[in-house]
Amino acid sequence: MELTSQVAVVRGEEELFARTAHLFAAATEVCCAANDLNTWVRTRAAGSTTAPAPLPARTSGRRVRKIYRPGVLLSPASTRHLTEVSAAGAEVRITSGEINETIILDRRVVILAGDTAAGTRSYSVIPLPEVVQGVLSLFEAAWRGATDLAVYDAQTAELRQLAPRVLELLASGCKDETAARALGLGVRTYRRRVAELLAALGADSRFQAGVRARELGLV
Amino acid sequence: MELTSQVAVVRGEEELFARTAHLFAAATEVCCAANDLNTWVRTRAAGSTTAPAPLPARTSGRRVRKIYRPGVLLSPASTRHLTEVSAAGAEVRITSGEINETIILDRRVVILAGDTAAGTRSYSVIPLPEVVQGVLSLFEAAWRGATDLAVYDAQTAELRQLAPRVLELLASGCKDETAARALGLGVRTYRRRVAELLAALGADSRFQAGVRARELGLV
DNA sequence: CCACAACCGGCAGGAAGTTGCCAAAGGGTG
DNA sequence: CACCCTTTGGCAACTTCCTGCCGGTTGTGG
Repeated sequence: MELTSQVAVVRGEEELFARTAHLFAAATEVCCAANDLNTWVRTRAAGSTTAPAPLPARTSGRRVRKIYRPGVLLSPASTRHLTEVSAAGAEVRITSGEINETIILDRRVVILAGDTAAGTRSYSVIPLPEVVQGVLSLFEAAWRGATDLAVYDAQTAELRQLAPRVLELLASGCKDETAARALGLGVRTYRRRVAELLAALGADSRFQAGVRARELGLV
Repeated sequence: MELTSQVAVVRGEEELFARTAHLFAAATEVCCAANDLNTWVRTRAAGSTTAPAPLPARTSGRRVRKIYRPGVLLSPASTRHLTEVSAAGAEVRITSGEINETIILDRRVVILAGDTAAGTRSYSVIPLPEVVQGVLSLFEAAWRGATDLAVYDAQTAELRQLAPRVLELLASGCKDETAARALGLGVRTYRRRVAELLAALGADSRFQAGVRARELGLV
């Protein structure tokens, strides 16, 4: 794919990476927005399964900004991963607002994550300056309104500790009163924890929360 | 693994299949119970990606009985697959009761599906006659109380048609009244459909239904 | 020792969801 | 055309959940 005004639509992260690896390799400024760690797996894993590849550390003169939803902090594993990514030099923030999952390379190319069909996700690679500018504005706005990873993490630590048991009880289908007793909490407190989980998952209903929790691998 | 009184615990369907392929190849009677089509993928796919391998068709003197939960019939793809499996000679029934996911080979070996940890599921391979007998009794009881695939499918056809839209609306987090209007239904009728979906998914709460729907790939 | 902050849990009002009941409508059959 | 069956949808009673309020408890700092 040559870098022209054409828009390319590819299916699957393998193909996406095949087409854009050179852009990642050359990029000096990367912005990334994702709902969870499953998005952009290949682009993140390329080059190394443990380092935040393909993006080298900050000392190579590259600026990397990543923004996520609070749900990623409900899992100890993904929290640990993000902490490592941050320690490696990337700037990571958490936003409670909506995110359009996207990557912006050098303020010149935008990659938008689309729908999943038949288990394969589609991506649009767009070098159009107008589109890039618009998406970049949205990213910058989200970035400004987001909270640094470490700060948000401190606030979520206790919820994260309790989250597995609450989610397990929710997934068991039992009523709040039963679940509260199982945890040794009052119903009001249990419902407070549930409300916090729903907020972290960005869910407006319990059904939606169940879907999100499963997607994030929390249940 | 030799066929002795020892119990083997393996992790991952690849390893399970590696250890039991010879048993499957030689088996003349197979009983299989699963919550969805993701369980026993490898054992089902071995030999062919399209035929109900590794189990040859009925004409080879082998009897195959499979029992599933109603949730599998909410997806056109898995319904089509099960119809093909049934047409190929396997007996398929649907039960609204609980299932312990298991395979029984020649009434001599039981394979129990265990928990999933770190994305990998554990399986127990048990040749103990007492255990086999007990699990077989449970299977036979579930089999007797189950409904033939074709009969259950006929009852589920309309719900399956509507299911994607209802599940999409549930996953969007909107209220029942909003969702009902979006579908051109009365709230009572929409709630009737939702109740039927929860029953098909075997869920006692909407959160549980959300998790199950995501697991089944319905949202 | 006291003031203050944070959290818990009981209570309660309101919202949302669950399910039964029943009248109305539509379709099929004789 | 009459009858029967099925489904819909409105209504309502009830359950479950959501969230605010408030008193009590605990911990901390001055």
